[in-house]
Amino acid sequence: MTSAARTPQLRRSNLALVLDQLRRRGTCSRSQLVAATGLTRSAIAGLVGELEALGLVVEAPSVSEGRPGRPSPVVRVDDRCVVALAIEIFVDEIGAAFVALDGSIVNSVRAARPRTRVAVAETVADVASLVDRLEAQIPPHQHAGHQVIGCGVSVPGLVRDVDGVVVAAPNLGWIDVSLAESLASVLGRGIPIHVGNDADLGALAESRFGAGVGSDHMIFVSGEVGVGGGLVAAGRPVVGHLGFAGEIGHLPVNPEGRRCRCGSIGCWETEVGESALLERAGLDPDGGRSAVEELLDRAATGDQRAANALTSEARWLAIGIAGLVNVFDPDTVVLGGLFARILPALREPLDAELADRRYLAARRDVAVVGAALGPQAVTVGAAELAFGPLLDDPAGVMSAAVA
Amino acid sequence: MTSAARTPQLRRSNLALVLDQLRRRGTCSRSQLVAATGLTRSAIAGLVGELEALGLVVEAPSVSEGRPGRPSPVVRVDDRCVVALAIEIFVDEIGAAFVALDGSIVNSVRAARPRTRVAVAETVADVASLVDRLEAQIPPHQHAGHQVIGCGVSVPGLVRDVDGVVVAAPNLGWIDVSLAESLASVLGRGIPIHVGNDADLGALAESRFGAGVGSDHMIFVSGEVGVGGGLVAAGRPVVGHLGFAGEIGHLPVNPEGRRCRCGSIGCWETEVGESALLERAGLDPDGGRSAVEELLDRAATGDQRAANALTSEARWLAIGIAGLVNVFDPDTVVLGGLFARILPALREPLDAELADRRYLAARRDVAVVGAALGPQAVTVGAAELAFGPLLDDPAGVMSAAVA
DNA sequence: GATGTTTGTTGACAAGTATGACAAACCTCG
DNA sequence: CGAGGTTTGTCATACTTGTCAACAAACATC
Repeated sequence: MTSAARTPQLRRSNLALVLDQLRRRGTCSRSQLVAATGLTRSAIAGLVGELEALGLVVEAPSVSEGRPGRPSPVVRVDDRCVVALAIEIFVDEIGAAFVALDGSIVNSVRAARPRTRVAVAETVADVASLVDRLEAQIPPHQHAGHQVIGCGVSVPGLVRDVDGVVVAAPNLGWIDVSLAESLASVLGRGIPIHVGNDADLGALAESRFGAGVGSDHMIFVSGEVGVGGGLVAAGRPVVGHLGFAGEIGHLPVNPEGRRCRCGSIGCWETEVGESALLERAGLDPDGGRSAVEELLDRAATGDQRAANALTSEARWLAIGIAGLVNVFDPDTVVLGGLFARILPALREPLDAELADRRYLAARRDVAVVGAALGPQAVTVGAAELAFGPLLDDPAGVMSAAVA
Repeated sequence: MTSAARTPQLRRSNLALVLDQLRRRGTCSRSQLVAATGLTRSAIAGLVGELEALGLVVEAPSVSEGRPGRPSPVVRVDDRCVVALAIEIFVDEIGAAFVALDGSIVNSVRAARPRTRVAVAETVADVASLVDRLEAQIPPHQHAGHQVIGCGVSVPGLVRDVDGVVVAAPNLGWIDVSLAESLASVLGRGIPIHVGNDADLGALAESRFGAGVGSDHMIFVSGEVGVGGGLVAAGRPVVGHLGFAGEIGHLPVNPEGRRCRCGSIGCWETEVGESALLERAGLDPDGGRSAVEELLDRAATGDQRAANALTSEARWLAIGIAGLVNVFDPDTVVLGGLFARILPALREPLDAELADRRYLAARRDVAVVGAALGPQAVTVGAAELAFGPLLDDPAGVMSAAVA
C-alpha cells in the first residue's frame, strides 16, 4: 500500500531529490538546483544547509564565471565523509572496497582464492580479514572523517529481497544462506548489510554511473560463466516479487538445445555463455578469460573456426536481446562482462542479426552498447545498494547512524 | 526527473490515496480509512469531504454494527456520477461502453463488422455511430448526472505512449495512425482520449479488478490470433520506453520454427497461437473460436490427435512462461483469451512442464491462473486508462473538467 | 564610481496535517 | 431506563514546510 503523505515526508522527499540531483550532475551551483528542482531559493538554501549539516555535501565559496550577477555557491557531494563498504564474492576471488557517495572508489583490495575455499564459513572468514586489510590502508587521521553508513554484498546467486538470504548460489554450492547475519557477527559493527545478485548490482551501477546514464528503460546483459542481467524500468530497478528478477540467462531459446545446469533445456546461457563460445571455437570450454583472449586473437588473424564461433555467438546473442527488447521496450541494452569484451569483434554480425530479428525493426532505435564501468560495476553497484536507504531518506538515516 | 514536492502535492497525493483505497476495498467506513492510511480523523474528514464535493464518492449515513462506539459513516465510490467512455477496436468487431469509477460497466454496445471495413476512416465513422447508440441507451434524466471524464481506446497493435499514435496494427493494416486526433474530431466533445494496446489494457484490468488483485508483480498472457501480454511490476504497469513493452508473443523460443508475421523466426506466438494449436489438431488454422471449441470437444471424447495438440500447446506455453518467470519473478501469471478458455484442458500437462522447466522450481511458488474478467477485461482496462489522470490527481482533473 | 543583474537572506504568509478537547452516537450493565 | 464506557466526528490551535516579496550582497559593464 502506498502510505499516506504527511508534512515531514515532504521534506524527506525534497532532501532526497536535491541529493539525487547533486549525484547526477556532479558539482553544481545552488541556483542551478533552483532551476532543476523548481523549488525557491529559500527552500534550496534550507535543504542544502541541512544536507551540509548531515555531512553529505560540501559547499564551496562562489566562483566568479564572468557573468553579471552575484555568483552562486558551488555544491557537490562529499566524496569522503560518508562511505559504503562494498564486498564482492566471486567463485575464485573476493574483494572489498570503500566507495564514496559520488560513486568514486576510495580504496579497494582483492584476493584470489582456491575453489576449495568457497564454503560459507571460509568465505565469511576470508572477507573479514580482507576488510581488515582494507581498513589498514586508510591513514588513521582520515579514519576519523570516514563514516561507514552501510555494507553492500555482491553474490553470484539468487538473493531473496525481503531478508537478504542467498537462496541459491550454484557456483558456490550455497543454499539458503543467511549471509547478512553471518557477516554482521564477523564485521562487528552495527552497520546494516544488504545482499544482492552480482548482475543486478552491475545493472544498478551501469544505470546510475555507466552506460545507462540518461536511460530510463535499460536492460543489462552480463556474460560471465553464466549469463545474468538486470532490468531498469522507469528509472527503477525491477526486482520482482522475491528479488529474483533478471535471470535472463534462463530464457528458453532453443528447445533442441543442451541441458542447462538449472535443469531446464536450451536456456540462453547454454548458447551464449562462455563455455558455449569456447567450445564452438574448438577451445577448452573451461578456459576462462585467457581462452577468450586466445579466441579473439585467432579470429583477428583469420582463423575461420574462431570467426564462425563469434558469428554464432552474435546470432544467439541477438535472438535473446530481440526477445528481451520485445518484452521490455528499453531504450538501451548494456552488454557487460564477457559480452563487453567481445562486443567489438561481433558488432557487425550482431547488428545485422538484430535488424533481422527485432520486432518491427524499423520502428525501434535501441542502443546496444558495451558496459562503461568494467569490473568496477559490481563494486559500485554493491555500494549503491548500501546507499539505497540513505538516498531515500538522507536525514533519517544519518541521524539514526549517529545515534 | 522526479519533480519537487510542494505542499499542495501532499493534498493531491492523499486525495489519490483515499480514492485508491476506496476503489480497492469497495465500500468502507471513514474509521477504516483512518486505519488504512494512517492519517488522522480530521484529515480523512477533509479528504472524504473534498472527494464528495467533487462527485467522486458518496457518503451514506452510519450503520450500526452492534459494536460499541459511535458508528462511522460509510463511504463508497460513486458508481454513476463520473464515467469513462471505453472504446474497443478489434479486427471483426468494435465495441463501446460507459464504465463507472468502480469498474462496473454502466452500459455497452457491440457491433460486428466485415473485414473489409477496417480502414481508419471507416473504423472511426463506425465507432462514432456506435457511441451515438451507446448514448441513446441512457435515459435523458440520467444523462444529466453522468459526466464523461475521459475516453480510453483499445487497439490490437503497437501504441506509442507519449502521443497515442498507433505505430502499427498488422491485423488492421494500420501504420502510424493518429487515432486519438481522428476520434476527437468525430466524437466532438473535449474529453481527453487515451489509446492503448489491447493486451496491456487487459493486463491493467486483471491487475486491478481481476485475477491479479493482490499481486504486485503480475504477468498477463493473452492468446488471441496472436499472443500479447502486459506486465505489472511493483503494482505499476510496465510500459517501456515508447510504450511497446509486453510484446511477449515475439519472444524467440524456437530458432528452427516457423517464420512469424513480424518477420522473425520461431516467435512464441508461432508455437502457441490459435492457428498453431488448430493446425496441430488437424483443424482449420483460421477456424477461430468455434474451431477451438471443436478441438476441446474432440479431446474430451478421446481424440488422440486433439489431445496431442493440447499437450504440445501446454509444452510451448510452459516454455514461454518459464522464461518470463525467470526474467520477471512475478507472483502471479494470468492467462487470458484463448489460454483462459483452454486452461482447464491443459492444466495437468502445463503444471508438469512448468515444474520441469522452472528455474530452481522448488524455490518458486508462482500462481498460474486463468483470467477472471473474460472479454470484459479490455473494456474495463480501456476505462482504467481513461481514469488514469483522475486517479492520479482527483481534484485537478475534476476542476479542469468542470471548467 | 554608478547602474544593472543575479543571487543569498530574512520575515510574513499559505497550505496541509497533527493534536487535543469536546460532543455525539453507539453498546453494555445494573 | 439511566449511568458509564467506547468509538468517532468536529473544531480550534499548533507545527511543519514551502512560497512570496523585500532587501542586501556580489558580480559585470559602462
